[in-house]
Amino acid sequence: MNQRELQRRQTRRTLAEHALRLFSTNGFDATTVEEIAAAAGVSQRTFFLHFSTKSAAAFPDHEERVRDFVDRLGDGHSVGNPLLHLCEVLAGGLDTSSPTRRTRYQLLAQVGALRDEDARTDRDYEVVVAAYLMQAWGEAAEARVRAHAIANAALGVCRASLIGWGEDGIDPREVCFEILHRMICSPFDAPLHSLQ
Amino acid sequence: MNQRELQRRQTRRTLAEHALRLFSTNGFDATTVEEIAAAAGVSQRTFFLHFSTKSAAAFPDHEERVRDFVDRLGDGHSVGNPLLHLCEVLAGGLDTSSPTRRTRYQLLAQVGALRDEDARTDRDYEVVVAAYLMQAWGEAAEARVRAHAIANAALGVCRASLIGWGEDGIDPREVCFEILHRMICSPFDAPLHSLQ
DNA sequence: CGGCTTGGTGCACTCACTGCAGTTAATACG
DNA sequence: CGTATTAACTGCAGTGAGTGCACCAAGCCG
Repeated sequence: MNQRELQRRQTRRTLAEHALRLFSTNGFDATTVEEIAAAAGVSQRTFFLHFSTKSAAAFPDHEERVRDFVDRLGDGHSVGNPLLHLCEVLAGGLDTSSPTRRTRYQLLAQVGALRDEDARTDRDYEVVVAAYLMQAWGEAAEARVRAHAIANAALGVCRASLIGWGEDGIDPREVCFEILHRMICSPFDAPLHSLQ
Repeated sequence: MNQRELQRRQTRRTLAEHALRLFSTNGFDATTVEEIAAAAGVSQRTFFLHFSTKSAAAFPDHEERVRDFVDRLGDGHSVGNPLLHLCEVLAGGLDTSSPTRRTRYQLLAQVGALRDEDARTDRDYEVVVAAYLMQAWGEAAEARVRAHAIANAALGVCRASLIGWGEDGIDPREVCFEILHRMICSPFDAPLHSLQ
């Protein structure tokens, strides 16, 4: 691990921490990027070197999580069904005892701009899941629509469960797994399991 | 109908028309609000009197559509199942031969900011549908999460179908109805039909 | 006609975000 | 070891979305 790389990650982490803190104490709208940067001891320009938008600083490990998701999609450990795997990673893999995570999802439940950001990042998962489904269903336009529809539905369930966690502290795992199973895995069982 | 009200609607319609035209000919990012306003013969400030964001001008009849949706939810004509009703209104009620609509959804499929806007507007439907489901399931936190999860899933299917229409011209109605039925109506049939 | 309402205007402002031309320090290389 | 290169960070000037406010002018209503 480089010293440069180390410094870079440190800066990014510090920015994300101060962003989350300021968002939750002063409110998202009342917090300026300038303030976050100042709190982290860097310039405002540097903030945008690490995060493309103000909202993105609330989800600092998104790219990493998507990468993990993709990596584990193919290996022997994960369930063949990518939708349950999605749920496992998004809701199940969540450390529900982490205060930072909790703060993040409480904010998500309250702030519109962060919901937008969340929906935006979900599209990365959508693309991956849809591509996975299309391995079985083919590349035809109609298959693509169906794959995206299913992926979108699954993400909708996960998203709602996570927001429910932020709002009321409902454990996202149970409800998410149960609904996904009833809604997607059972009705679409055969075509999905035939992928393995 | 007032003359004032008439003038107001006319201005709004003109703004929306020029917005859509400029977005699709010059690109969304390359179009400024200033340009749209100038093309419509009003000031930039007036644009924001009619639309809260630049993206919102691409979906000028959103509020009206949601109002229609809510109005029809309770009456005797609509199916008891609000999710199929959702699909009916969003995808089925779509005039697939209207060039303006087509342009709108082609743009939607291409421009990230418009997808964001679409996801944002979908939240209005989510709230209504979830509230409807909660009439049967109760107000408890867990019921709320389940209701929002189901509503979100249905919206995900509709959204993907509509984007598929924009991208490839696939008729959104068939795929949307079929998936929704298989995914939600059948597995959740009993609790939903007991509402009627 | 005279007061009130309301759609539209002009202006100044904030703030997110970008492009560019640096500086400094870590690193790679001869 | 000294030098060239790379890359994190900075400062600055700019664009453009969106807002608050005071204001006009034209429709509405008694």
